[in-house]
Amino acid sequence: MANAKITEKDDFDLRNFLPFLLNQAAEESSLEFQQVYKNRYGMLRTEWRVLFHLGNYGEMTAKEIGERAKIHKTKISRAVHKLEQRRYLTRTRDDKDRRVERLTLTANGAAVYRELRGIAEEYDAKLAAHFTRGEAALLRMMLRRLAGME
Amino acid sequence: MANAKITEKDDFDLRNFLPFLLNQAAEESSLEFQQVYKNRYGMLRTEWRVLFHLGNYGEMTAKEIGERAKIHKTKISRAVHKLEQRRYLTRTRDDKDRRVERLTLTANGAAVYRELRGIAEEYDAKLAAHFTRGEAALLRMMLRRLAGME
DNA sequence: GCTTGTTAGTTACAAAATCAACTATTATCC
DNA sequence: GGATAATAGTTGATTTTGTAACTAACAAGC
Repeated sequence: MANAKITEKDDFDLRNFLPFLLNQAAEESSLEFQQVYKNRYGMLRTEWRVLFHLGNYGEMTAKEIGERAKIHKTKISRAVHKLEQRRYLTRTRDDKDRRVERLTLTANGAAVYRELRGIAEEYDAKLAAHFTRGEAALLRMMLRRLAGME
Repeated sequence: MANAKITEKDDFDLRNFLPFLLNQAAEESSLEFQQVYKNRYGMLRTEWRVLFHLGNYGEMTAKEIGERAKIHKTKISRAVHKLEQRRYLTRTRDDKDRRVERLTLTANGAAVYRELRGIAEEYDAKLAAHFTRGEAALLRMMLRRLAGME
């Protein structure tokens, strides 16, 4: 492996750079789960995220989901449209404020959510098994802090 | 905030799901740095990654970069093309195996690398400052393990 | 109450990522 | 040594994302 250093003192190591590490870990740890919602349900990442938000937190608006998960409103819009087509969710106009749409899972959508949630739980346990209980708890805490989810 | 639970026993919380947390943290912690290489140098994510690999590890082939950073070869190919156009790197055919191209940064590319590396170091320090030294070291270790970079 | 500004969500167009098929070169195996 | 398979990298077609402009509904100021 080539190893010519660009400058004399170069103690920087990409393999320690947090944004890079976080990306690699996120990528790697999403892959296996992605297979499931992609291959088994033909869903895109944003779609399962919307589904999980509705399943996990109950009725929400597109805007609320976007704020929590930091997803742009156009992505949400498209994901909601697709989930609606597949009869995973329904929209109802808010009568107080007719700009707003309240989103809720259908029985069908809720069933898919429950199935995926089960797989997610197993998968999360498998990832956490790389560490001690304490380490895993600390990891989650640190990630929440980095994500600004405190 | 709506909070109707879908099932009776629903102890799953999206905010603790590692793939989700990792993604959120990765996204959030890339944003600020992304502004720099994007706005100041007009580079895409894959482009700075290729640049950083060459700067950090010296001469490499497209394939090697792809393996290390888990980037698909078509993305690398296009990133290399663009970095070549901007005279940040040069390619030379390997005479032992004429399928292979050895990539190296130009003086110009190395200068840009050094500038970005400095910013990356500062930024990494800022992120790590959320934690104690020990915690930060543990975090990096855990991320490397999750990323399969052990 | 009417102009001006905001907000929720959609749509159109441009940019980028993905996937499959392709060229060129080297390795394998009979 | 010649057919077959594998590898490095590229290209084109399709899908997905990002950006900006848009509609529709509400809010505030006067």
